[in-house]
Amino acid sequence: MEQIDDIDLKLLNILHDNSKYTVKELAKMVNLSASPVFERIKRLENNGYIKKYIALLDAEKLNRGFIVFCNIKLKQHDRNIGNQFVSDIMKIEEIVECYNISGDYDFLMKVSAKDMKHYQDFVFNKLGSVESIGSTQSTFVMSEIKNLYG
Amino acid sequence: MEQIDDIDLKLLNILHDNSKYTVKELAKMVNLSASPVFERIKRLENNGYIKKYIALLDAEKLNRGFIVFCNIKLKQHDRNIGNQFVSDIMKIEEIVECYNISGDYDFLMKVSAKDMKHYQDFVFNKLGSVESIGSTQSTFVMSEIKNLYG
DNA sequence: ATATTTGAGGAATTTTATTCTGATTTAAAA
DNA sequence: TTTTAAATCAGAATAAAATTCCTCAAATAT
Repeated sequence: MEQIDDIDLKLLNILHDNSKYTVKELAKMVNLSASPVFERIKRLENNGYIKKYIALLDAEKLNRGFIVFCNIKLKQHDRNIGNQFVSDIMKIEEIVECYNISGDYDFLMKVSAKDMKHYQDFVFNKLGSVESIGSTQSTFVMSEIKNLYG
Repeated sequence: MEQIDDIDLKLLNILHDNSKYTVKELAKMVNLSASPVFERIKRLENNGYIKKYIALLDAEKLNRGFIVFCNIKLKQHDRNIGNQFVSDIMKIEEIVECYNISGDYDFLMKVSAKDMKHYQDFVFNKLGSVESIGSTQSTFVMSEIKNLYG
């Protein structure tokens, strides 16, 4: 595995916050010319340090500003139930993140809905039809304080 | 507030997953020529539907693959304590997300560390010096199942 | 001390973004 | 239904950026 230096790290941090800088602009920020910066970025992409480039959208404008963290317990803890659960939640668009966790619950999901009404509908109709789920517990987000990806 | 149509929505969904497509490629995907697609994207940016463009990095490679959800209770619930807490957590790099939530705890934070040792150091030395915190409860991520941003 | 490798700078080239023009469609008004 | 105005489109032209290529200097190994 190749090593990265301080300049690579600086480029990664800049691009993580804003990937629209031109190579020329980045070059100025790290005190190099365009071509080495271009090559460094390509190397970071090819070596997997940069996974992808995405656009961040305004959840509120797209009617997805109501955020809920939903804890899940499975009915049983065998492999089939677990695989079925994973397969089911992958298809549900309101679930934007899902983690297998330690503690009282098995999974923690971040759910993105338009409002409480939409969330209620999501719990009844979408989660309600996932057979593997034993119980759920919802924690509502009142405000977002910090988000390095938002 | 301007309305967006199905083509705008399709562009947003594509760019949310991969912002590196060229305008020409996007044009082919939505059956338009380059110029209207270019104009649509500029309009979506200017109207705030697209907030920013970022690079997603590999947490594991950057020694940040150990994820913990950390629940926080404040000592007291007055405005000064709350503001102090927000101001403090903003400066701590391991905290990548933080939400004010309903329920037993006041805040839910997503923490990104190298490993358990690093997390322990984070809890003792960084959270430990945040005066406003009353108690914490850690939930460890064993595996990431789904992440539309990752 | 010399050869080899690595990484830099700058020019040249290719590709892409961006602008502009005119045609067509759509929506509203008469 | 016809007319008018406003959007929206396609395609060409231009500007800017990405990408490649070559040469050179510095660091490292022989």
